Parts: sequence; C-alpha cells; structure tokens
Amino acid sequence: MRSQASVLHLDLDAFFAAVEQRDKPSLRGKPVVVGGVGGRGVVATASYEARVHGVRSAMSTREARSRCPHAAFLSGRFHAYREASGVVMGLLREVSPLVEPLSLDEAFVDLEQAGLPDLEVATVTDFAQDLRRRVHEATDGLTASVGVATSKLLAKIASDLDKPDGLVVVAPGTEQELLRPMRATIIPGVGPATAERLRRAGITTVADLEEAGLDELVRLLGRAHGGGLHLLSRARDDRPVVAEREAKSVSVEGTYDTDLSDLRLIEGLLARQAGEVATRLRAAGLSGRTVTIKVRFHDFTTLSRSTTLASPTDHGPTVARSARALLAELVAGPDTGPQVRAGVRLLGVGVSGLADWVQEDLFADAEDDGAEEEDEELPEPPRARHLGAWAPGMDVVHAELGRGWVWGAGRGVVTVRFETRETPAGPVRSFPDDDPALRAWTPPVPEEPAQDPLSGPA
DNA sequence: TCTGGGGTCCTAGGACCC
DNA sequence: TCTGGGGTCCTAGGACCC
Repeated sequence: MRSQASVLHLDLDAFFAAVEQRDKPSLRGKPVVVGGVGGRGVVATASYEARVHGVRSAMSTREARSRCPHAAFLSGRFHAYREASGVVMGLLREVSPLVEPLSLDEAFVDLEQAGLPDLEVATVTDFAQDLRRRVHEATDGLTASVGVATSKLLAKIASDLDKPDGLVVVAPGTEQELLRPMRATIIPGVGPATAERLRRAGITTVADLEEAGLDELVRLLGRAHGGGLHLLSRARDDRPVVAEREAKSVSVEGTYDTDLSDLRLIEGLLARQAGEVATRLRAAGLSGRTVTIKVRFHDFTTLSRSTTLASPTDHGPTVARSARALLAELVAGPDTGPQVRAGVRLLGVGVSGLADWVQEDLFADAEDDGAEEEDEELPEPPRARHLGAWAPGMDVVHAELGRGWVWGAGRGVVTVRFETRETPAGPVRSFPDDDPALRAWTPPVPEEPAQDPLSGPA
C-alpha cells in the first residue's frame, strides 16, 4: 500500500454512447443504445437517458428495445471510439509516463511519476479536476469520472462513486472504513458465481469478507482467488501500475442471427475467421503456436478445441487448416457431431502462445504452398444478409449532401441524417439502398499511431 | 428467438522428464 | 517390490472484466 493517494483511475462516462451523442447532434440529451442491433445483440453502452428506462450494459437489445423503444439503437463506430480513446490516452501520457490502459475507456495513471510538487489530498484533487477538464476539452465534450487513492483497488472503486462526471479522492487511512459497508461484489473479480458461493457462506459485505479470514476464503474459492480476496477485502493492494502489457492471444468470433447447420458454410466461416486472426497477428507483428476454435450450440453450451503447432505462425491458411481439423474432430465425435449438425450459434477462432517473431521454417512454407486452397464460393452468412451494408449509426457521405449517418435501413431504402460533430442537428433524407451517390465514410488518416491493432471494443 | 466480442487469469488432470 | 517428488507443457472449461 502506498502512503499517499498516488494511483489515479479514469473512466470515460457511457463512453460509446457519449461519442455518438457528440458526433450526432440530434441525439444529444436523448436515449442512445450502442451494441448489437441484430436479433441476438446485446447492449454495449447505454446513455444515461436510456439508463433511466432501465437499459443496462449486457442486456439483450431485444429487452432494451422493449424498455426504451424510442431510443436510438446504433451498432457502433469503433474507429471513432479508438480515435477518442487515443486522444485521452495521449493526454494521460503527457501527464505521467506510467499509464496503464484497461480498455478503450479506462486507464490507471501513476501520479508518483507525474512530477507533482507533493501528493497531498488537496494537490491531487486539484490535479485530477484539471485533468478532467482537459479531457473534456480535448475530446470535444466527453466527460470522465476519476478516482484517486493509495491503490488500484480503491482508485477504481472511487471513480465509480460519483459517476458521471465525478471525482472522488480517498484520503489515505480511510480505505477500510470506505470499503467495509460495501457489497462484496464491489471488488473486481467478485462476479455472479463468486458472489453466490460467498452468499451461501453468509458473506455479503466486504466486512464479512474481512471477518471470514484467509483459510475460509481459500476453502471457498481456491488458492489464488481466495488469497487475493483476503488481501483486497482488507484494502491491501500492492499491484503496480504497468504501462506495457503484451497481448497473449488474438481471436475472432461471431454469433449468427440464425443457427448454422450447413457444414460447408461452417467450415467456410471458420476459414474466414482464421484469415482475420492471421491478418491481425501480422499487423501486430505477432505469431502464435496454439490454434483454438470455439463453438456454441443452440442451447448455449460452449466448447473449445485447441491444437499446438511445432512453430508459431501468422499465416492464414495454416491457422485455417488447424481450425478445420479441429472442427472435423468435433464433427466426427459421437456426442459433438450431432450437436454441430443440430445447429451452431457462435463460431470463433483464436491464436495464443504468442511470440513477437515468426520462426523461419522452410519446410512449413513448402507445406503451405502445397496446401493453399482456392477460396470457394461461400453462401452468405445469415447475419450479413440480414443487416445489409447500412448499419444504423454508421458514417456515410453523400456526393451532394455531404456527411451524415445511417438512421435506418430496410426494404431497399436507407435513411440518413445529415449532421456531424461540428454542425447543428441536421435534416433526414431517404435514398434507394443502392444509390451510387451514397458511400460509407471512413476517417482519412489511418488510425492513431499510438493505438495497436489489438485493442478492441470494451 | 433471453444471453456480444475480445480479452485475461485460474484450475485440474494427464503426459513427460529429471 | 514399492514408492517419491517437482517442474513444465498441453488441453478444456469456467469465471470475470469492459
């Protein structure tokens, strides 16, 4: 534990939804829900206006629609989220060399490295308020909630106490009195399963955790988890802020609007995902030895199968071949074969066991050349057909009318609202969905140079 | 038509080696 | 005949986080 409040945690408020409201003036002050818009989508972020109606993260979009039918349901624009995140992370790195991003919208900052005159509560409070103001300015209006404390645990909990647009500094020495009355689930790592086990043992608050003692927690939750919780419940947390954390795996998965049972289609989709994984590996200068496929059936049971290669690869066809072999084993299995044929709702491919180099292996190259396969004509997956090219919320540009965003699409018509971050709320116009004057818009400059291609959505 | 996508960490058992 | 440990790698699954 540090003796001074020098760990800062910053969390952008309702991040995805806030970026959408910033960039879509007509949505400011209105309920906005960002997430999967298909039949099996879930909510990634709801604006505070939508939360009033009970819309929450991880809720199915179907339920969110029933709770808040008048909300704007948007599928998400990750280029915009990455851009905004890059601005914020850049700002944080200006302030301290030791910044640990946790996701696009969250980071720890080590204030011991920030060059403050001292780390008294008044000083870090002023500093944090100034930082929040600068984030607001640099992002054109996004708000951040900040917690500052003597540890990561307390800083993170504190940033949540006065959300949105809040600041809580936990005075050194007051950590335990703050923590004790709180639910055990306030501690990161205590999710539904752990909470239920604890509840059955009569443990619901942090104070209960503290009383339980190490032995009981280890008995209930296992060595690592129990031991960790024993320390955290006493506000004992020495985890350092770590700037660079290397990726350990890269994966792609997809849930389809209707269950898949056509084996050729499943194989083709898996091969496509393998190619995407390999492309992302190469973009990050990584390669890996273990290929894993993930399959979820109609009843939500999920299984994975993996295989480890002799040397690391970043080669699409090699990943695809492993994935295909793993699928073939499943299809041949007496239990899993019928499950696959009964319908698959999710497919995924991942590569782990990463190294930041590719082993020279002439023999592997020779094999690959022989095994290279032509891309076969694949039936379109149901999701693509369902959504079409115009996803709600996406950026578009019209040859005469300029930039706008897709308000809705269907039955051969796209509706666009013409407005941007810099304009007032704009007019709505509809077009045939194959109107050549209308194109998807992507940012002119590639991406934030500081952002690595592995950082994904939250 | 409940239940996304991209990750991390942990556990547990078996193989294998010393 | 009986009886070890420890360490590492691999696989599968589960919990959790944002």
